[in-house]
Amino acid sequence: MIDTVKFDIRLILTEAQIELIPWSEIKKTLKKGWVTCELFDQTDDTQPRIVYKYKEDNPSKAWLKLELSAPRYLYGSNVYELKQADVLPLLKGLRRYVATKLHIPLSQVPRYDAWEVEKLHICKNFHVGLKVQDYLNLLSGIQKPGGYKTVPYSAADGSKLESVVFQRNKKKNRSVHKFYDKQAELEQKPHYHNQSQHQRDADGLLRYEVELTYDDMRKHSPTRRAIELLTPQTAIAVLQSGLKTLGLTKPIKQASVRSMLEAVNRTGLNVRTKSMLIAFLMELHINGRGYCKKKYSRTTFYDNYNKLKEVLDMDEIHFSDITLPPLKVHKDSFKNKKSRSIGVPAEETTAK
DNA sequence: CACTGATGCAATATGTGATA
DNA sequence: TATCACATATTGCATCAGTG
Repeated sequence: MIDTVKFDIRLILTEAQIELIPWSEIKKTLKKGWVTCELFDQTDDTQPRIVYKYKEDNPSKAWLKLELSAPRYLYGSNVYELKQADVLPLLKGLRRYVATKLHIPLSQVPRYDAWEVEKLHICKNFHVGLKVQDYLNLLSGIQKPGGYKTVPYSAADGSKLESVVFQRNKKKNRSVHKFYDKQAELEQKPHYHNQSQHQRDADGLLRYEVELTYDDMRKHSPTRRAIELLTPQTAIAVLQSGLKTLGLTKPIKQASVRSMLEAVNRTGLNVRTKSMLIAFLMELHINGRGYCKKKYSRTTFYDNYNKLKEVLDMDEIHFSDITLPPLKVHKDSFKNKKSRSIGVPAEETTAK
């Protein structure tokens, strides 16, 4: 559900308190007189990182940031997904964590209802078994609408795809949707405590991760409250709409050209219409979407494209040699306390 | 008759630049 | 940093004239 999260906490320390805290690192910006104090554990990146920033000549101008990977902190690895039932205890625990680490009374730390969220990564693990590569292959050929670039990353030896990233990197409006082979990612990080256990649990996991923009967050909570954003509702809405724009929520059942062709011919449309759709389908397959948009008039393109979507029952038209189940987020995901990580694909849940 | 292509309208998302 | 106004792009929908 949630991986990385960064909280903005309105906490002001006295100068005496600042003195007493064993900061890991203190940096000063010479120009404007800002002091940045950081507190983290270099040997253990499952621990949250605290950053306190204040103005040197006016220590009441200050803010505190708390950043962590929730599942790594709670479960030791983000192979496992944060569950709804763990959210409030986590927030309470973090409040105590801050008080303890900073050696201040708990009452001085604002309650978590007042915390704002500055950074939020929502994620979902799909258990797709041996088909991780097939999904990544399919994804690497998809264009996400809205000015996203598709960037595939291959393993060092060049053999297999490890991740596909859809990113929009314009100024303030940075937005990233990332898919990757969870197991391959873990292999690159050698120093985990329970490395082999996590590795086994990551087998066959396709991970989907969305980095929210400020605007995304504000859509779900105008003031970016932690308690409103760290919920399954928000997570599921974000994941579903992301998957939908990529066209992955419907079964990718007839993605092969042959089966698409058969599907068109099975319809009750007249021969001429079928021929038209098939011609369009072939050009889409061979020359791509951009080519078709240019070749046909605006109206004709969308008429044909939408007709095909309807006939094939797909969100977007994708081509793949093998049959892939849809990626869907069940509305009860993240609820169950016990089962840890794995979402079940291939089943219709919220259509209608 | 079935389709193409041109046009206009509207809703939506995104990009930009100025501003407090 | 956040916000507002304004421009621009995308998409869907309706209409209409033309074509083989």
